[in-house]
Amino acid sequence: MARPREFDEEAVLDKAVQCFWNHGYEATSMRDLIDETGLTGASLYNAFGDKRALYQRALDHYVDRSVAERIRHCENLPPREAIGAFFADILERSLNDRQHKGCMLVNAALEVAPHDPGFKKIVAGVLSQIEGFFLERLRAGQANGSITESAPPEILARHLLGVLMGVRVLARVRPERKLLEGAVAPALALLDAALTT
Amino acid sequence: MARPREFDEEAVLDKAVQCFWNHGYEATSMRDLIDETGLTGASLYNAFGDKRALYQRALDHYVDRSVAERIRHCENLPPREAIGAFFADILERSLNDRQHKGCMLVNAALEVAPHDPGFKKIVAGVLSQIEGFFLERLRAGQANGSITESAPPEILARHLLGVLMGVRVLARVRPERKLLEGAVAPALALLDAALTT
DNA sequence: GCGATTTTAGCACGATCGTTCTAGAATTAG
DNA sequence: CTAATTCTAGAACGATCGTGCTAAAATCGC
Repeated sequence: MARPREFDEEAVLDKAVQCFWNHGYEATSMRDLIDETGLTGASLYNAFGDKRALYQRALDHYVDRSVAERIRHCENLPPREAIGAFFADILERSLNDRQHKGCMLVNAALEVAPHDPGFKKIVAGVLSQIEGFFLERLRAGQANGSITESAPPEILARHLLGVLMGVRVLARVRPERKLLEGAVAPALALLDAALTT
Repeated sequence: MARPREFDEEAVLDKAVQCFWNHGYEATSMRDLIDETGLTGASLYNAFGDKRALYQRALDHYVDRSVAERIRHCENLPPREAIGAFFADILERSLNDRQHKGCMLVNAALEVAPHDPGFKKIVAGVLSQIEGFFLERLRAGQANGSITESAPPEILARHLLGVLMGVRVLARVRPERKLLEGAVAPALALLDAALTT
């Protein structure tokens, strides 16, 4: 056998996420990644392959740490609260994001997905996952009467996904609480509408 | 005096828009622009300055041709129809966008605006313009009874802006009619809600 | 015609890109 | 011990980047 790895793969991925999240894919150079992670180019290439492969690992890492984690946290809440908490978390994170990095997944959706079928599939899959979370909670909420049945859950789920993407874009250019809350509020109010019918 | 320009500035900007819109700012090289526009590097630099300045001119050109033009077309329609037509146009364009280029303004919002205060100001300004269009038509619609007064027009305008951004993101990754229509429909339905009160 | 300026085509600069390689030191299993 | 593998630091590859330059041909007002 041989000398074992001296670095922590998770820690390296954290650093890589930081780079790619901050500056995007194209604007992050391998030298940036080498400097930030602290290990050498040879080690990076040996452990992760080329830049594209490293980005993919970093994106996976981010999705698992941020998106999937948020879903895991919210999907055990009561239906209406789950959706409310989801957006409340997004809003607070967006407003506390001093560098306005936004969401790495949304950034990937616009920078790398359009020109790379592989990434497009990955991003589309995660979006479907989020849509699936909304759909499941909406159905449960309509079943127990906490969410309006004035619209099919499939439509509402698509709407919520759209609003979510919109907030992520607005937050990067005009990170104003009024604007983001205003964008979300009608979507949430809609869930409570006409519950008396 | 001297020899006059042989190229049409508008036509060159059209080509530049095409390049930047297709591949983004970073991934478009000056050589791409030289090949696409057909004129030489010296002429390009002489007429437009450096790459960043050319991108700014191209973005201005795009906004005037696409965003502002759509607003000009819709702001003379009756309030409710104006907003409906605005989103109908966005939807059709997004679904007919075979290369999934999306909206150059939204692309700029995520690629160049975050790292360039100048561009951030420009993009934020255009977003405010769109928000202003929504707001004006919403107020007119609430005044003549064609749009619900169940929510303040400022909130509804922010919501519509958010949904618009969301559709533009979704369209680049999952350009499915059902998804985009589902994202928009509840927002439009909300405008007609509770008109009987 | 003269002088000014823009045109053309393309070479060349220095910098940076992603990637590979060299060469030796370090650490492990057998 | 030996053999195998990964580590380190950094040089070096060819390609491409944005930008500036040269030098000649073209077109205008005077």
